[in-house]
Amino acid sequence: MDVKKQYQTLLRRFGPQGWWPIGGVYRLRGQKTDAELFEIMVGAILTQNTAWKNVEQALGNLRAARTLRPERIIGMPRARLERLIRPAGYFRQKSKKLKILSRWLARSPFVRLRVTSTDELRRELLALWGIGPETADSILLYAFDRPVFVVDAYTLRLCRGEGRRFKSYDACQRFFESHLPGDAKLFNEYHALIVAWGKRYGQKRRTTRRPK
DNA sequence: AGCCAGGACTGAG
DNA sequence: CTCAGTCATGGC
Repeated sequence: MDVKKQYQTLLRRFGPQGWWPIGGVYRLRGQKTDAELFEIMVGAILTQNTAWKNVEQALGNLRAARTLRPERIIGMPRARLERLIRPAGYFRQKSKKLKILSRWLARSPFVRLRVTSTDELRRELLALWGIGPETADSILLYAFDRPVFVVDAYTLRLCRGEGRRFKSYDACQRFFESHLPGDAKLFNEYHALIVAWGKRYGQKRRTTRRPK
């Protein structure tokens, strides 16, 4: 398939998707502040297998409590953190993940992360408990504006449709990255468009539902 | 009234 | 390495 043409087709069909909103507002260009970077990372974790609508509520709670900062997350009792992020589901796992992320950031200042190579940054993110390939790549792309193609279940489904050559995350990612210019803005919109497409037509789950 | 969402981890085969 | 089970709330 011609991924460039597919992108244009998706863009015509669904229009710009407006990922990733910061404070409820989509900000595509402009230098991101430390606070904005952190909000995107927190959102990336909270949205794991969770509708963005629910994540907005959790982020709103954290923001209202003025606790959307690594130091505050670290110093907060687990019960309180869990209560704030409850709308996003999986609150026990995610509270643990947020604390681990925050501790890592506390000893890795943003000024260092901004100039760390993409490969090294990806390794460090993946080393954290609770951050897998998709979350790591989402952070690299949507927070740090690195040209990394984010693969999700819908993307894998697209890849499998192509002669089942790309069954793994990495293979699927390499396919897209090798057929597109390394443009973070392009990857940003492309991934969001694939999700939009998947919601409409893609069965994410194989739903091997058998009639009883 | 069920499904399932902008996944990752664990344990078993 | 593949695969099922687990985690949890809220929208449609």
